[in-house]
Amino acid sequence: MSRQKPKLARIADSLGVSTATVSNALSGKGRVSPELAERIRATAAELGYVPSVAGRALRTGRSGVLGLVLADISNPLFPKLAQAIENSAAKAGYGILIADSHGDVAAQTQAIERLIERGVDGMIVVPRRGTWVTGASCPVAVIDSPSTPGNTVAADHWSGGQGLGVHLVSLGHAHVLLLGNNQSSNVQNDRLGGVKAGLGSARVETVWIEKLESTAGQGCSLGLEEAVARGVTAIAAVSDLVALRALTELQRAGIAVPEDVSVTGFDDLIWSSVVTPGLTTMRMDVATIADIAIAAVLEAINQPKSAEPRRGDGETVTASQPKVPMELVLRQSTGPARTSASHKDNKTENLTAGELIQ
Amino acid sequence: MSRQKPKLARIADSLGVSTATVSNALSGKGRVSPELAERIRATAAELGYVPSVAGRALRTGRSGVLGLVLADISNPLFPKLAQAIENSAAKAGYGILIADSHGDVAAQTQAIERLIERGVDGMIVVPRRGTWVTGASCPVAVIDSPSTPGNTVAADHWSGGQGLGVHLVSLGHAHVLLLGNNQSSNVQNDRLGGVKAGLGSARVETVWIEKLESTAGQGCSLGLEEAVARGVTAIAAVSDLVALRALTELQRAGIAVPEDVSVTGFDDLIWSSVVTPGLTTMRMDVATIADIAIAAVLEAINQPKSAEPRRGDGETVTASQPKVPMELVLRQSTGPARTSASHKDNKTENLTAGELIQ
DNA sequence: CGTTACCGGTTAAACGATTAATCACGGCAT
DNA sequence: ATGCCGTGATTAATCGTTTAACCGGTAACG
Repeated sequence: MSRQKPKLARIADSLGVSTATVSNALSGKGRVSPELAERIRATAAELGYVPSVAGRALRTGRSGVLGLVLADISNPLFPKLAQAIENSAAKAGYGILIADSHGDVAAQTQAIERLIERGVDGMIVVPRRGTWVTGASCPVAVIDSPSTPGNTVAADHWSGGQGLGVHLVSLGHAHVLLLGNNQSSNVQNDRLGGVKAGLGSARVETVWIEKLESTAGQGCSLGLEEAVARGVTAIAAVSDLVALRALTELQRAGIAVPEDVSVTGFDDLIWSSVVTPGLTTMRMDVATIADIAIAAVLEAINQPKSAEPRRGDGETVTASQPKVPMELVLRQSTGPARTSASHKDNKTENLTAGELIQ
Repeated sequence: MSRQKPKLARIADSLGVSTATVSNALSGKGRVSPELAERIRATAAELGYVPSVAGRALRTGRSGVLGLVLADISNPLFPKLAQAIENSAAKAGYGILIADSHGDVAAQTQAIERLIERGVDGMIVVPRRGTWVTGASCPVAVIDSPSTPGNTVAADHWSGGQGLGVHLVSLGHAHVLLLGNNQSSNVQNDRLGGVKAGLGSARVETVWIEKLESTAGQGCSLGLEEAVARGVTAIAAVSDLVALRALTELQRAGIAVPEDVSVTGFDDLIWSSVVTPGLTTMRMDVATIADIAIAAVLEAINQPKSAEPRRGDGETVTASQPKVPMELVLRQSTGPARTSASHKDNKTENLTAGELIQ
């Protein structure tokens, strides 16, 4: 409880040395005798010295802050992601400034603009499908999907999907309905493509919800009851939100999950574990993804200016490990494929003997 | 695409004036002749001048950044809230630095500490139940519940609950089950208290999930089937997440919503509109809440230092309008109370005539 | 006519940290 | 004895903006 905020000068003349020496001692950069350095550190701690970010930023040109740009901050995956990123950044001594582009490109550009004006040293961008990152004047890491050009790091959505596919096959499912939202999303294509690959020779149908809703209206039925009647025994959704929609639509129609039909999702969102039945899903390792993204940006920031003539910042950085494996979370929404007889209303009784056995 | 980042000096001697004049012209503070001011603004815009936050921060002691502290960033309400706060802040020219205390008090204190070190001008805190804000050295706005001491602004949870209560009564419900998570949460108590008040003379039972789970185990059944058998015709959950859990548990048990039992939630979270049936819920006006919170903090920041001897910062600020009304969102999960006869498995047939009529 | 007030600016001093350049000085080789 | 070098510390410039103080000149005012 000394006077005021102690600055570098106070601790300096408290020891009778110059501010430069104090600065050097605390940052460990210049040449300071070990014992003096120790004394300086001690009194700094004692006085409760806290360096002024503003002063440092002004001199060094680094703010110690990274921007996090979310295409859609209301995406339910955002909490986990933001938490992970904030965590990784904090470990590296960086702060996270958030910016929301409400899913639209102009707003995203504006948001990036604001971040730049705020002097961020780098950015993490989670773009919306199609959206692209206009040249910012600082290193940018992009988290989208490995198949997106310019992507820095992301979950291995394709392999994750494949994992779900083989899981369903191992349960005997041979006729699966894939539920996607938007066909132009790289992530969604990767996920469903992976599922399809994992399913091997199983029969597959795909429904794109946005396309369906554009004709049948927002919040329309997904026609799952009819699909089940057609013989579908499993539904693989592109996200837990879609899976939840499917689950409730099925239950409302009196179709039992997983006895009549299995349901899988993606992301292990917060509700996946509390619904009945619990949702089998494919979780992404956000912590690792965040670590890699942050590391990549920081590396670019600390690059010795690249010695090039062009002020070649603004490039999207690359990471050593661009794809991070996903993890299968088994819950109760998946089970053995029903044989036709076990479907309570026997709409599927006219199957062949072979199909019955399978 | 001039040379480099234009600073004040460049535009100053580009016009043959002093930097002070430029500064005054751009900020509109000092005395500058209108036409010169206009010329200055013009060339500033032309050169693409962007003020250096670092320089300004160093000089003024203001960073132009607010901290947002979430008790639990993985709370599904967070996206909406963060979006609203970021929006309000951006409108006022402020940035939002996020900090996550993983629900635990020590981490929250640490997070606040980090924000202070980063030089935030103020903070918005959404505390977890019980958690309290240790004296930070800047204005703090708290968003929790009107009944929490020190609260700045929040949704009127009690009145919201009351609204749900009267809604249920108007549908003829006379026996309602209340679902809460944790009895020590102000918000949850307010919500359920309001519901109870709105229900008037109806019969009410309350289940606190965390207490139940502490004995029956994580993810246990909530005993809703039995409750319905006992004559419960409506379930009011303290949040949409709980409502979702209830909805799926009911559907899984073959109980139809809303024919057999109505379900209500709180918050209008993202999934409330996509599940079947859509969830009737009570939405909080996060945009208004964010606006008020930000305004309150900014007012405190721009206070003329209060002229007091003590450096009396660190106080939680107060707002002119501490409670913001909530809005009822009607969907399909609520309907007229069933008469006993309409419950498909007639477990309730041994009721009195009077109860049957009601 | 002397004093004051205003007007449209300029000067220069901060803000707090970093860092290149410099300096004092004892040891060492030439 | 002279020149050189390494060590440990200091000096002073610098980052870009804000703002209190100042200034010459003119108009208003008593």
